[in-house]
Amino acid sequence: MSIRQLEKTYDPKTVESRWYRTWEARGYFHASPSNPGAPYCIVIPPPNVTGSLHVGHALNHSLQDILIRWRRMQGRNTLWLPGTDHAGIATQNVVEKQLMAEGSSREALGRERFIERVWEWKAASGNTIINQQKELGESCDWDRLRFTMDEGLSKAVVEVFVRLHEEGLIYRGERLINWCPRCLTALSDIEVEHEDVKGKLYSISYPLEHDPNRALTVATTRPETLLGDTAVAVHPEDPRYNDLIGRRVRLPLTRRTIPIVGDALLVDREFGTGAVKITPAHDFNDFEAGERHRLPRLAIFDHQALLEMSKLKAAMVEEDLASSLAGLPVGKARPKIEQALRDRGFLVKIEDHKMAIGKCYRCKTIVEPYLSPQWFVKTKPLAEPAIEAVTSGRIRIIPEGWVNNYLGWMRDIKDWCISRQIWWGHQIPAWYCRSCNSRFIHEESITNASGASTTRTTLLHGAVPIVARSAPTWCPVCGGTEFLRDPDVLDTWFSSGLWPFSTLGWPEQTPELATYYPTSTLVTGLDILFFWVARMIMLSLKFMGDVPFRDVYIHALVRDAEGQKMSKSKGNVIDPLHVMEQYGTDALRFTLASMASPGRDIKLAEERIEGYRNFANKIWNAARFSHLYLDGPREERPVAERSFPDRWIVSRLQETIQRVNDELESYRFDRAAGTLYQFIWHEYCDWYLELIKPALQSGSDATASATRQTLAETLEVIMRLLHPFMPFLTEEIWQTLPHEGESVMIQPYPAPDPLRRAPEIEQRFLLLEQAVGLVRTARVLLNYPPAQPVWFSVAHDDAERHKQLDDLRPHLAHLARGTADIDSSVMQPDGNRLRLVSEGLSVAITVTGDVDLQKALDRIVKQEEEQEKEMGRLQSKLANQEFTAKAPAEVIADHRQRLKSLQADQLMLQNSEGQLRAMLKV
RNA sequence: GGGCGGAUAGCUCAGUUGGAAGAGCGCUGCCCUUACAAGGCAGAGGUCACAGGUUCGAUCCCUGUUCCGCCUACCA
Repeated sequence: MSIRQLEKTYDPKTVESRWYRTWEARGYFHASPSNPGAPYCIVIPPPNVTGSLHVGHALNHSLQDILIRWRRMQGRNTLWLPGTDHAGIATQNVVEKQLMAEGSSREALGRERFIERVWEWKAASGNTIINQQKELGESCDWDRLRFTMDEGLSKAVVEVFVRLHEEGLIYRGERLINWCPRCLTALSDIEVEHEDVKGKLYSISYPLEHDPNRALTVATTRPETLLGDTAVAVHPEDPRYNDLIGRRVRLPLTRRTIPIVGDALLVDREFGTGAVKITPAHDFNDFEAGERHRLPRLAIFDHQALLEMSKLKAAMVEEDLASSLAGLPVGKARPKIEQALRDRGFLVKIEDHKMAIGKCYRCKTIVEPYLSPQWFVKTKPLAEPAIEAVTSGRIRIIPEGWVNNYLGWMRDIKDWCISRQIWWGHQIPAWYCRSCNSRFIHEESITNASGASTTRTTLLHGAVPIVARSAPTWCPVCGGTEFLRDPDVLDTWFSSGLWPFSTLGWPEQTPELATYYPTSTLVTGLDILFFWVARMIMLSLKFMGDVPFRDVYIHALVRDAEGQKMSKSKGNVIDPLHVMEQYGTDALRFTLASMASPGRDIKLAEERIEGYRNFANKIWNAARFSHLYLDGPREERPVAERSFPDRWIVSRLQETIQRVNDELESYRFDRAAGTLYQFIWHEYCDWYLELIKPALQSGSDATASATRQTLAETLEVIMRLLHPFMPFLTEEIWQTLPHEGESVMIQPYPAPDPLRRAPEIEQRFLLLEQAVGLVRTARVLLNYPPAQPVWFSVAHDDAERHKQLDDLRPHLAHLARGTADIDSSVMQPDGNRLRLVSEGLSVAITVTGDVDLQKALDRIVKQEEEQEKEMGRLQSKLANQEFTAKAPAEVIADHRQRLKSLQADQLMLQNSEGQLRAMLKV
């Protein structure tokens, strides 16, 4: 097929699916430990299995594919390992919503049936994102696709859990944890998003017991929790109150009295009144203070954040108040409490107060500190090696700016709550002997609205688990044979924390593990640095004894054109699939790569993508152009014997090869893409292809055949160089060019060859570019249409340059469209020629016909003014004695040279001005 | 509250040892010149946020201020 017959515009659609299928069918993506080359491995950050590709994935995956294709072409044994994450809460929420729409619920279905239902949903929708990844061109080894709940990965999860438990690094305990009252599960600290809100600060008076005339005033943002207060704290060294420590206050709205304790950690004497209420069951600080003073923990609301009658009774809340509060959600109870306090005269004042509230990162419901038994990972011992791995440089974080972020979090790490009270996920491998733990196992039958009844099992604090790789058959304590498995599942990030080694076969010692671990690079967004990256580092060091990856490249977040976070509710989401459909996949990939500057978020606007769509089209047409001439004979010559344009483009291509490789080496995708864009469009297309047209059109002489060879050769190299960024376009074009091998994606990546650089040729090109530019400017000044030939002469102050101009004359004439003389007489005044001068180079263009001389004059006068300003600046600088005394000699020389050149230009411009004025009078 | 990043052309952003301010898009003018009008050529447009300091010289280094953004946090 000849490209010549193809459309004038590049049509990505017909090209993309065809090549992807071919690559995949030929097994190019498949990696094997026995393949030659040094291993290069990336594990993909597993997207949610039921998700679909959003623009954040598109960025993340494009960058990885660029690295992978680049390294593969470099001859590395390259593995890009794909997979998906079961995404516990997120997926469960999706399926629950579906059930709700059907009028059902997970409780109605029961646990087993519900989990089956999620697997069905996974089977139905799990391939969506995989197929979308293929549309993006991702060269993953799909034979090694993993899922966090695969058999192998589940085995790894159990193994890690059991071993950590054996070492005492996993424990079960009753703690105050973050609880989502909608998802009905515990969350880890980092699963809580903080949001600043305008709240109120309530000052409430607590009267002293036996002393109605004195009272302690406490301040709180959550007056409803006062019902669960079990003490009031003051600073032990606060002279206002320390005599009261040990006495008691009456707790408003209840029939209880509570002690006054001294606590220097909890109380800031400067804040509020200096007295703090303590509610150990509903506040993290208070919980710890409660531990210090051995205070009882009185919860007043339940797992749905509803006030509960039995609890209110236990807290000895006034009966009538209790009955009006029971069943209310926390938010609704607050105004009632406020009113009750006001009625009884306890409310001192209410002030505005800005505060942060925590929300569930999955459903945005306000989370509550909630007291319950949970499983935790003791993280301090795991964090120490994880800190060392980064400070020692065994793991590089790029850009470096995030290192402190990472270290700060690691050094201040809290224990990790890993149990979740949901059903979808890895169920915790812990069992409870029913006879030993009968006191701690609560089972109640629940009949829901639809009449179905299920059993709700609650494991109370104090139950003793048996942690094992599989269900125990008898109890070592009492010999019992009936067990209850812990109903909780693990935090979804627990399994993804094992990703770099579990996907390679661990705990088996596989060849894959031996070859590809540690992996090479992790490409990820900042948003999961703590969720995922930190945990992988800790767990990998623990279980593999080595880092999980050498480099962590952290890229930016993609925002919309206004810099807003993209979200479905805002309606500002850019759908990558839509963009790919409209502009082509390569255009999207190239856009994302160009915008991936470190340390800055990406504001993605569609116009940018359109610009790179045009770039793809430009390349397409460069290829079409080449094919107009490639059929003729081609003659390979040593570079040194080729024509000036050929030697120039070969040299420029070398520089480009060098720079693209260097930039990729340092993860500067933006600069690598920019280099390619600049070279291909503005050097290869704008100059080289224009320069060689006369030679190509001259037919079949030796110069023409040599030029054809260079044309084919450079285009072929460019396709290889560009392939990681624009895989589809480059493959399509490469296949039409003279080449060896069956696909560009498995060809060697261009490597720099210093011998092909030609600095003196590049220098000469700059002279040509300058001369052509001057003629074109003059042409515009005189309003000559581009097609109209012009007569002009050029000269240079410098004898050597002047001689070079002579060699460049044919190119100059061609590019400037006209007849060129290289003529020193240009320096002399002449009645009908307009002279322009720039840095020693003079151009005189013959004025014929009707031209707007006034316009030309205006422009020249303006240019003169600008030059004058600059000369003034330079002169005063050089006159500055301190400058000339202290500045480096070469800087001074530079400035002198520049000034001299400007002065010469100025003279010539004045000359031109004079000529123009003279012509105008005629 | 603490930490980090940003502020450069109308817009989005480069600018890495301090020494003549750059790109893309947009805009203006002229061109359908047989690869490409999704194009070509030539242009306009900037006190490099503000105020100090170091220096012969600062977009770049230091200090402070203002405005954005992010991360983090138990100040009730």
